[in-house]
Amino acid sequence: DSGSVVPYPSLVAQSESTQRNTSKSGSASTAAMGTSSSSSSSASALIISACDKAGMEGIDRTRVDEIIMRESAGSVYMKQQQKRDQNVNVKIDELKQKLAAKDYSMASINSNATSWRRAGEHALEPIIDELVQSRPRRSTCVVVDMDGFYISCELLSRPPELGNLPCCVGGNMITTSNYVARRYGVRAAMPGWIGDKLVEELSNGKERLIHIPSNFDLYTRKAHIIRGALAEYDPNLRAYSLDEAYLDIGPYVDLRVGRGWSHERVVATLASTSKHSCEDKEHVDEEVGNEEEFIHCNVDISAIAAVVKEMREKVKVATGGLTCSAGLASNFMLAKIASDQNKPNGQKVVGPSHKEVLEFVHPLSVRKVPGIGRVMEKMLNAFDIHIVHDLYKERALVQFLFKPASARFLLRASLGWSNDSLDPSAPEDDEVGSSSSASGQKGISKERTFSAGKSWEELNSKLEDVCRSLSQSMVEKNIKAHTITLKVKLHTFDVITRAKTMPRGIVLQNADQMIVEMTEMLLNVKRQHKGTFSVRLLGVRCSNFQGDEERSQDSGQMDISKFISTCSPIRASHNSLVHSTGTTKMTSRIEKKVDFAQKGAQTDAQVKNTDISSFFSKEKGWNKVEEFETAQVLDSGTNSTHALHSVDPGNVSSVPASR
DNA sequence: GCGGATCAC
DNA sequence: AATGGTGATCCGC
Repeated sequence: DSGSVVPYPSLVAQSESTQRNTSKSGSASTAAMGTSSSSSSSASALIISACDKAGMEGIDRTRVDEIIMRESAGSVYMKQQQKRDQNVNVKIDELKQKLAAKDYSMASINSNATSWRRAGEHALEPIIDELVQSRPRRSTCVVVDMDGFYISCELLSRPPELGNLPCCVGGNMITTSNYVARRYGVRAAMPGWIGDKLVEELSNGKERLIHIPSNFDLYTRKAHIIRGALAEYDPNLRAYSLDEAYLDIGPYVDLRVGRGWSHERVVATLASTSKHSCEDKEHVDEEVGNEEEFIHCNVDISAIAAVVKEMREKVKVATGGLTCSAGLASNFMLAKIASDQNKPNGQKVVGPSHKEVLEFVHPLSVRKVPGIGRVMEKMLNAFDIHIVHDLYKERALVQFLFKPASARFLLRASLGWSNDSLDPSAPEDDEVGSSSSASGQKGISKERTFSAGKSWEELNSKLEDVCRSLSQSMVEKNIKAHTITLKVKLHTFDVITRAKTMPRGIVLQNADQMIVEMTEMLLNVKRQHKGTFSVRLLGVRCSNFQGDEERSQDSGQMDISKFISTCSPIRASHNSLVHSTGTTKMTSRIEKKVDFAQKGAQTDAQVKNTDISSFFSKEKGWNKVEEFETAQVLDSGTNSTHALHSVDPGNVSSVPASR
């Protein structure tokens, strides 16, 4: 009887952290055979675009939601969203049953139904200790995020009065809105006509949303200028997108504040140490002297914040008036969250101590964590986990419920220490052995949406266009691929993908070749599909690049430098492994870069590779916890770092694999 | 390796 | 009446 399972309310309009225990009016499943204990499906957070963006605090969300729902009601798109929402509800119910089974079985063994959580928390202790202990000790990670980038670019060259009116970039689909428009609930990814309705109704007909067509060349030009300004502070910065950059200003701060150098002198020095001109290493060594000395010098955090403020001002000047916001913290997850905190044109500092980190991150809604989207939020909410502190409190439950990767990620998030895939110090995978593929890019794709219901001939014509466009990009980037994927979106918004990996020795780049493959595949999809084959989008993606495997193949000989360039975990744990073995030029260069920049201690690789959740899984059984702990002790006896620091064997051995 | 899902900008 | 494009990762087969 799943009715005995706690009737978690569906999360409707869960605004922010403070709102707890949303006891929804009990409309929840009266019928409900076993499932759907968690569905009321009409207005789920999955469907409504939550007003959790910067500049949208304190707006009349009820009316905004009402208008959006009214405008979308009955549309095919909305039906699709509801279907997705239902699928998530099913997933939630499955998880609840899994939990109920666990509680039941543990109760029969143990008499105390919730004691397995305590044991789980106990098992997590060493892992958490390791995480907390390995965290970076300085707040020098900066995320810079431009304020309403596209629309700000557009408004720059227009009469200033326009800035006081609700504006957006994009016609049918809004890509950015200014802060005036955001107060009406108009936001990115919203269809244009809904934006129009929102402004019209909520301003009582006094205002109209102004649409400005997008001009990507303009944004790209501005983005280059911005990067140029920021690069003075960290030549190795990562431009995550046109309007976002991740940088570590540790080295800059050390020289500028710690040593009192002039800005110009620091810039020149940093530029010569950047990865693009590492040949001057010795010269720089001379100038900088012993790194150890200054790298540990304590620079006051307010001085670091002042540097960030100065940096933002330089961006504003360089771009002719574009403002940005920044977050300053000890890792990039926190910095990213912080960058949103005082938007627009503001910044937020999070101190490096564990206490400060937790005080910052624990009160936040889990949705603030980059990587937790609508679906994950809904699932967590279903278990009464709303803010990051709940995530920590329920860490044992979380480990039990979710798959290894998710569980690890969530645990780290609950500790305010996660930076997966955002870290500029992460290996870039470029230059080293790749003759062809540009950066660490894994795939390249083109897709186009059009009005559904095209004839078969028209469809094939569209497909050819997409293939040719993709081919052209691949030629420009000198990319050749082994795998090609067709994507078809039906008028129902259902998506179908079909992939094919070419026989050995055959690579894809040529348009005609791609057209041959894709047209055949499209025909197969059409034949397989029951019902009307009405298509609204066609896409083609190429992946599995040639060149990626060559780099890996010859690393079988264990050349440490190759090793580092292809395998992130080793480089991440450089202080244990590389120091003892590596002496090649390449190694010392990377060491130099990582150490010099002090990219936040050991990074996450070690913990990333421990499978915590397997010890919570049904298969292994809870009794294994004890074994787990003994294993840890044994491990730390032979090699103190093994349990948490070991490189995932899969990561190494899989290198020369298949192709 | 394949296909579906999720997430971010 | 009407809801994008690009790239990545994870999971279960």
